[in-house]
Amino acid sequence: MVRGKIQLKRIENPVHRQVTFCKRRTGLLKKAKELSVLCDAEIGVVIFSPQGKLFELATKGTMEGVVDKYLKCTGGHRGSSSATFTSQEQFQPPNLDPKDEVNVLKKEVEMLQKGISYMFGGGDGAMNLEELLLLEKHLEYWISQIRSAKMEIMLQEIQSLRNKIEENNNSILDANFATVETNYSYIPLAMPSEIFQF
Amino acid sequence: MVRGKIQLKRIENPVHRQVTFCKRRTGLLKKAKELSVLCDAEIGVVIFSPQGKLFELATKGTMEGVVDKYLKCTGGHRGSSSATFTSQEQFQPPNLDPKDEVNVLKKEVEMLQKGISYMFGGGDGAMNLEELLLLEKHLEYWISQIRSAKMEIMLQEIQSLRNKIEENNNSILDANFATVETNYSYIPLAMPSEIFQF
DNA sequence: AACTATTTATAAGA
DNA sequence: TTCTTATAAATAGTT
Repeated sequence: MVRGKIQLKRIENPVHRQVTFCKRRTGLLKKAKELSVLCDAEIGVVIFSPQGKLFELATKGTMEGVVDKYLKCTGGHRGSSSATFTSQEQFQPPNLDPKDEVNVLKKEVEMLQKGISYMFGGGDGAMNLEELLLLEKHLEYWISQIRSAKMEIMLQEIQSLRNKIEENNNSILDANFATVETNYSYIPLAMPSEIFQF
Repeated sequence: MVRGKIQLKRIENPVHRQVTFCKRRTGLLKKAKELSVLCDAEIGVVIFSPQGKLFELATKGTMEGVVDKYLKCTGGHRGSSSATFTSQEQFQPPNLDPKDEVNVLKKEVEMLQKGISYMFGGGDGAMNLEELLLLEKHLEYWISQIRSAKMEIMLQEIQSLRNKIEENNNSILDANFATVETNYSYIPLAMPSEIFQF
């Protein structure tokens, strides 16, 4: 249990420190991800353990993208981080002719697509049968992941709708509480879950 | 007060989103600072608001230092690419207003970036339903392209094998011309095209 | 921005 | 390591 407020200083006991590092690292990355999703922000987090082990999270695109964007934003030079996937809308010269912007973005899409094929399939130029099969396998796996994610989102949405209905029913109940003698909470609660059962 | 669990998805109300961004951003940076002090870790956090405004924290030294260390740790990497299967604008309605096209492409870029981090980062960059559907469509298109390419290669291979067999038969025929009465070339040639039909 | 009812994170113990 | 649980800390909705 949390016995007392934490002292904000280095934990001396190495075991405690390691355990805390693990727990809080998880917590931090979770918070970062939540912030990114809730508020549509792009976030990069880099954590080096005292032993120099790297933990990282980039909530949109890649860490290379975040680094590039950061350097551009702060005017840091020495060229880009030479990442494969760099993008960025916010830092293109403003007031670009839409026509040009379309071309820039098309290039960007093409680069991302090439990057994906390259990373999955490997080498340059035409792919052989073996590479194609591997790439196909990867993509099929990817699709399956996406379908799971879709399902997850839809289930969440359904759950949230269910909750809303439940709340509505409860507030109706509350409103009539004084005049009603029996506790009917079962009745409205049962309906939605049956309606949405599948 | 916190009335109900949060739904982990983009807050649609811009005012709520902005307020939450501010609160949680503060919270995230605080957590990062605490983790760094308690566990003696070096941490860099970079946050871009949806408007592209930068917020950052480097808990030891500078962000520059964190970036250098990060690049050293991951080793710069990934030369640029050129692969066979890069698709293109198959998913845009033709003759779109450039303005709209920009938006479509921006969505596409974001989708691909998220998709990549999703695939390689193990599902960290959360995607919304729309993005998932778009990515799924892309992947399905890519897979169909790959299957065409596979088919092409296999048909070529089959043709080349057929030719070889034919040559063999011809040479056998030549060699035995005097002693053989029937020509069997049909039998071996017929089978593969049936087996590989699909 | 301040207030709180709740949820969420987590320190210590098992 | 993982689970449990008491408590601290964060924060969503309200004012």
